[in-house]
Amino acid sequence: MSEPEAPERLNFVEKIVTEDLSSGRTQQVHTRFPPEPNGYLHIGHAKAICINFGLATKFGGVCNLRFDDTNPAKEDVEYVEAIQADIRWLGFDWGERLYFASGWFEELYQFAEHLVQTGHAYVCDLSAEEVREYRAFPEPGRNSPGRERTPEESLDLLRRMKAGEFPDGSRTLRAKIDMASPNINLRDPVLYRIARATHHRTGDDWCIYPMYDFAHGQSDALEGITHSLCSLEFENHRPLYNWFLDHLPIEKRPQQTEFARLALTYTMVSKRKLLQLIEEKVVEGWSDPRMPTLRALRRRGYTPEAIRSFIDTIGVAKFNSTVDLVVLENALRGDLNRSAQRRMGVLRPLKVTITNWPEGQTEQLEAVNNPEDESAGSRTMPFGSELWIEQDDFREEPPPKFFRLKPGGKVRLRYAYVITCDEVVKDDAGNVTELRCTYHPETRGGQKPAEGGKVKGIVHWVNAQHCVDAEVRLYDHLFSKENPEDVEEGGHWRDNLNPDSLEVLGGAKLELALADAAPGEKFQFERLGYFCRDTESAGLVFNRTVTLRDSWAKIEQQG
RNA sequence: UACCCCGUGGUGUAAUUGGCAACACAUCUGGUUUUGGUCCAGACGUUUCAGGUUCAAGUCCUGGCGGGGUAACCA
Repeated sequence: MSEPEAPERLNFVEKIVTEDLSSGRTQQVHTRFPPEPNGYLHIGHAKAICINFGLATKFGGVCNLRFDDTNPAKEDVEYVEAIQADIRWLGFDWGERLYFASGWFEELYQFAEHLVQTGHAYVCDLSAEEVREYRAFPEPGRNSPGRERTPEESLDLLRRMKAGEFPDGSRTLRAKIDMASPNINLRDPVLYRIARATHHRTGDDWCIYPMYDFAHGQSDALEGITHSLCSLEFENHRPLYNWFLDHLPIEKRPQQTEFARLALTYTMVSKRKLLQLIEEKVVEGWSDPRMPTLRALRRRGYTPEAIRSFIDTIGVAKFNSTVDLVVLENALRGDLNRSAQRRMGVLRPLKVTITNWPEGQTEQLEAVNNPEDESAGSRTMPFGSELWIEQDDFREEPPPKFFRLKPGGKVRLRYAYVITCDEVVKDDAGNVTELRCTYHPETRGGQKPAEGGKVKGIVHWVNAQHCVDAEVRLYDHLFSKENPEDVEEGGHWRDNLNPDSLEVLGGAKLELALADAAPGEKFQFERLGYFCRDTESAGLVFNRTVTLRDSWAKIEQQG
């Protein structure tokens, strides 16, 4: 009776979870998204967010938001706030489960004492450089003199470190593991360093701070995380992650699994480099619509739905792949096509005069708001004798297959009449300044012209007497190379910047309905693309989110 | 250099765990259409290499080649 259902295609993380659930190893899935509050979230983080929250949802579990704030020198509350706003915008909710690694500082410190007391950690007096030398990688390393200290001596020193008796950088607490391990993370890793920095949450309560490795797995354990997902570069940390779990009195044992982070063509997410772009005024700031940050994508007009469906499409694996940016754009078009109302806007206006239109008359013509959504209804557009059409929609010398307007030719004005171009008016420089046309009254409502012949071209327009001026910002890739980091010898990634990533059009003519668009409101400008009203500008400014697919551009390019 | 991870169409992921290599995007062709949009139909094309085990290998074994990660008192 019912169709056999296609087997669900699980990614490798989902398979692990499925197994853990069916074996009883896991009762309820519990994940976490663990950003360091030292910058804004970008599209790469969106993958981690969707995977962690999505996995929990899919298997009936929960997901924590945990700030990995163990390095106060780099962190700030500003990012704590911004990150939460971005995650909410993406559509995820951590409920009451907001955590901070700094919230576990006391527990972590007790873990440290435990390690010292059980002979698994010691206070080391070596400088940072000396630690590196003693590790002697890849040769077997040498033991630090501190390694020989008794637990009592190390404990005393640790407590005095905590009490602030020693200067910054003078001592560290290290795990006693194996200085000859082929995995450098196991060569007596540093657990605590002395650093007098004011923490954005704990203030000056602490002058010693735990390292990532000593904080992360234990925070996972304390929060009851079952599946700790992170990116590939932490693979080598997993043995250490597990070593701590083995040597500490923890009840629930989390499991670390690594997956490949997202890489996108034409996109660079390096914080340091993006900051350079801002400082050099290549872009406006972290929310410049060309940036890969979530706030920039939001301002650009991206929807959370599109980003989520994109992440869903690209899958999860351990292979370091690069996803084509068009996949993201396509997800966006798919969402916006369903949800965005249609409007007409002329970006580069060319005047059209309808010479046989009754003087001073205006006619209201019905235009559908969204052909994909009947409930969106319709609106009317005023037609008259003075119109604007797109400069691109007229060619004095049309290339092959061009079926828009040409001298003596016909074109349909969308939702209005077919017109014939009778006369081309030019200025002294030879630029086309106006087209004088006649309209065909019988073609209203999609009828063919009385004189026969099919009119293939349809162009958008606005009434010059009833329109509003606006600024429209056309965005393109920030970089012209698929891989922005791909530079010739002696070159710089800056050379890969796309000089045309932003084009500002000051004199766009938009239909009146667009005059009171809300900031952030999204529309499809028919035949052009998706646009949204800018949220950070005073006047009437629209950002182009993404173009429509343009098969004509391809035809024309191929000549 | 040492250790770890990974190689499936142009791109990204699948393959009931050893049994006809599939899905999406891209590309090309055609159809529908008052958006050169959407939608629909079709075409294209693949297991990194060499051995081995097996009736049967993308899947298991050995070796090569290629790519990535790590080598912080950052995360």
